[in-house]
Amino acid sequence: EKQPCMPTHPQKPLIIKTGVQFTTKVRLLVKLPEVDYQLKVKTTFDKSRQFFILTNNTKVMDIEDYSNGCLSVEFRHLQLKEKKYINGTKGNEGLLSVTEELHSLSFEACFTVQGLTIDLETCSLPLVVISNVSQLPGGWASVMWYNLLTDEPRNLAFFGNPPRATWSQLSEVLSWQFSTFAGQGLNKEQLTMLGEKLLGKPFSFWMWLDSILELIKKHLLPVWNENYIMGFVSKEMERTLLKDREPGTFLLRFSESHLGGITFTWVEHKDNGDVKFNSVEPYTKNRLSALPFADIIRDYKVISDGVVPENPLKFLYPDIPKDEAFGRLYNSQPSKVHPYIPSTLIPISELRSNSTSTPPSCQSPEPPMTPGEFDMLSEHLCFDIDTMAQWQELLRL
Amino acid sequence: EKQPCMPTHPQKPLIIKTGVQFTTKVRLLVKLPEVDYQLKVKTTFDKSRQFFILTNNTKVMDIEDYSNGCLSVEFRHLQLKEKKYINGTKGNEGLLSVTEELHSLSFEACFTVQGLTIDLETCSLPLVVISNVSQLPGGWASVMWYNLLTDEPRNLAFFGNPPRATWSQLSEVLSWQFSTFAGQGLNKEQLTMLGEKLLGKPFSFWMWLDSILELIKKHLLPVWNENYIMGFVSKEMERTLLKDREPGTFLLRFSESHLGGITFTWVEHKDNGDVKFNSVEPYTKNRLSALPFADIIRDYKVISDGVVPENPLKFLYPDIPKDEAFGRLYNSQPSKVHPYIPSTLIPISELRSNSTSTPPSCQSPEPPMTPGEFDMLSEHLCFDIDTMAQWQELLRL
DNA sequence: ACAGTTTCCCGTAAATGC
DNA sequence: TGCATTTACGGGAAACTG
Repeated sequence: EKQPCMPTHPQKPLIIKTGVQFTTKVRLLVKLPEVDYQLKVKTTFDKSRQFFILTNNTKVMDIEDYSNGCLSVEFRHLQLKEKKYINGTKGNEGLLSVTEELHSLSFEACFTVQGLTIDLETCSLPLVVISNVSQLPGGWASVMWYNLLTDEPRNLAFFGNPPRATWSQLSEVLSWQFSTFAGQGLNKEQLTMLGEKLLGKPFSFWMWLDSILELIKKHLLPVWNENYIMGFVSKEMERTLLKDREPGTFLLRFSESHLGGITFTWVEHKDNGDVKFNSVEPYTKNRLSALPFADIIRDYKVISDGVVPENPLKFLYPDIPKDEAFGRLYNSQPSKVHPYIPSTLIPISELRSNSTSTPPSCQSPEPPMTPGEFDMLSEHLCFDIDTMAQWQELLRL
Repeated sequence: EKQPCMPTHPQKPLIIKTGVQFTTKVRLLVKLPEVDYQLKVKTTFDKSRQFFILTNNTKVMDIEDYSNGCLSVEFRHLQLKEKKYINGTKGNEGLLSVTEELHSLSFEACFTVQGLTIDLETCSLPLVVISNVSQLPGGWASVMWYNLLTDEPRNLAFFGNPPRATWSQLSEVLSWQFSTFAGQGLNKEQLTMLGEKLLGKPFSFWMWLDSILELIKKHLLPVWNENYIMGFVSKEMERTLLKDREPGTFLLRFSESHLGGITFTWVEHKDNGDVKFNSVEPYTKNRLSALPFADIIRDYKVISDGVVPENPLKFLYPDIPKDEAFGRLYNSQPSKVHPYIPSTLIPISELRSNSTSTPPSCQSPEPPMTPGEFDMLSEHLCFDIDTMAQWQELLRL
């Protein structure tokens, strides 16, 4: 009857941060007979725990300008605040973590027509309330999990006993996320690689994923959208792919052991015929904000024992000459601050041939995986018919 | 009778940012006869413009635990908010900029002793209210100017017609600021050099000064405190100092044309006997947070036409071997992320001998200077007796 | 002592007001 | 329209609280 939606954090709907403004909209889907009175709607937050709406929450419905004459009302500048209880009762819950506690907004209206009093009431999809952006990955994981696995409009107890997802369901959401955040989704190979990573477990899988999404959004967008970042290759796969390639062939992947890092691995042929693989220490947002990634690739140099430094990166896997791939993305940055000599940072690895710092052979850091409700899913199924379009619909982006 | 103080921003007292908590304390300096009633103090903000105290502002005085039994009370978590007038009247003022508008807190108490009713009232030193940290430099300049030039406890109209400062007064505050913020104040030469810069006028002198203080505090502390940063040399002075020195002698100074930048200038002897001076493009917080300044000095390289890169920095002026000066400050950072090859950013300047990018001879960017109430002071006087101690007292740090 | 959670607030970006 | 000022809020860190 009404259709609530819930943007707050751009691109991550259904998550509300306390103290930060959000917007919601209600539409009346039935067409009423001409009425000459005002239809007031009141928005309230669920009673389940300790939050309330700080700002004005009542508003009059209005005819939508742009569409079919439906009545609708948009609440802006709503803000959630935590109730402070004097005694220690913290509402209910407590068993689940904050990011798994589901809430909802309710909308009420009441009108009288032809002597008949009608109460209208509806509510939003389940929401997650957080107090700091650091909780966003967890919250977002919950929102996705819920909408992936149930069609119930309001099962706030969902995470009391969350169902399992199949790999095909999950992989779809994963790809959808990348395409939403960055434009370019995940291809079949990348999904498979990601799936294989889901089995390890240092930090939460979602945390790790989010750190990658953020890194892409802020520092790797063009490179990602050119599809140049393989991203989730395992060490073994990496070797398999690179070993028969031209020396200097490299590929790009995200760090498995560090949050929000990207590295490149290149292949090198030793004089004795051995093949050697090198991965550079991952670049994180800190360094990337001082030097764009494409420039890092252009300028990267290795110095061995004081010899003239050389850039070991020649071909992007499988065989695209580096400058052909990245040429357009370089920042031609000889900055013109006139009295000064232009200077730039360049990324360097210094190698001593006295072995010590050569990379070890195979001991790859373990891949990440989520704890909590996500320790399931190893069954690989084939493709469902759900499309990303459905997802977008569901979350009302 | 009472003694108010006013920290908010650490190290910058007497500046209050709206929406940010601050603390104030009132002490009763006269000793009362034993009383068995409570002495309530109320804090109010001046009526002059559009601010009020958001939080609870009444509190009971208490005997100070640590001292001579004085009554005192400390208000914590006070917060200022702007009044919103429905019509456009914005209080008074409007002629001065926000950072030159002076305000004050008042403290009132009332008690009865032996049938005699006594009203007590006092107020703080003039305060500046800002709404964003970007206004901090301006506000701080006002606070300093006021306390430097008047002893009046509460002349809120001070900036209606601000008096001029002598150079000796000003230079003292300048040095005091550096010592407060960074530990190491300014020596006579640095002060003289700073004074000479006061004559130009791109952006506000105080803005520029603040950007330098921040840079020091966040990225240059050890180097500054070793007294290795000359800081404020003019281009001419720089040449005079360096020209007879060993090739590779360098000095460190702040950028005059860019906010919050530091650069080094080194001297070079050409084959034909000419002396050449080079200044690197200034490093700002962005790059410094990716690479500490000492490491920049250690690793800086110049590549000329593809020749083996060389670090042109040999001696810190006058003649301290670079590693001797900076050795302790280097970050030995071969990070041990095991499967990876350690990598670092290194600062490089690339020179083509085809002239185009060689630094021009003498056209130095103009030095900064403050507009507004500070366009005065060219008279150089000799030293007053005011000490920094007095300053600290005055501003109650 | 500690982990999960919230609060605090700088600093950038955007919005607002004049 | 542009400048001065305020608001918004992400993000790192400190404070809180069972």
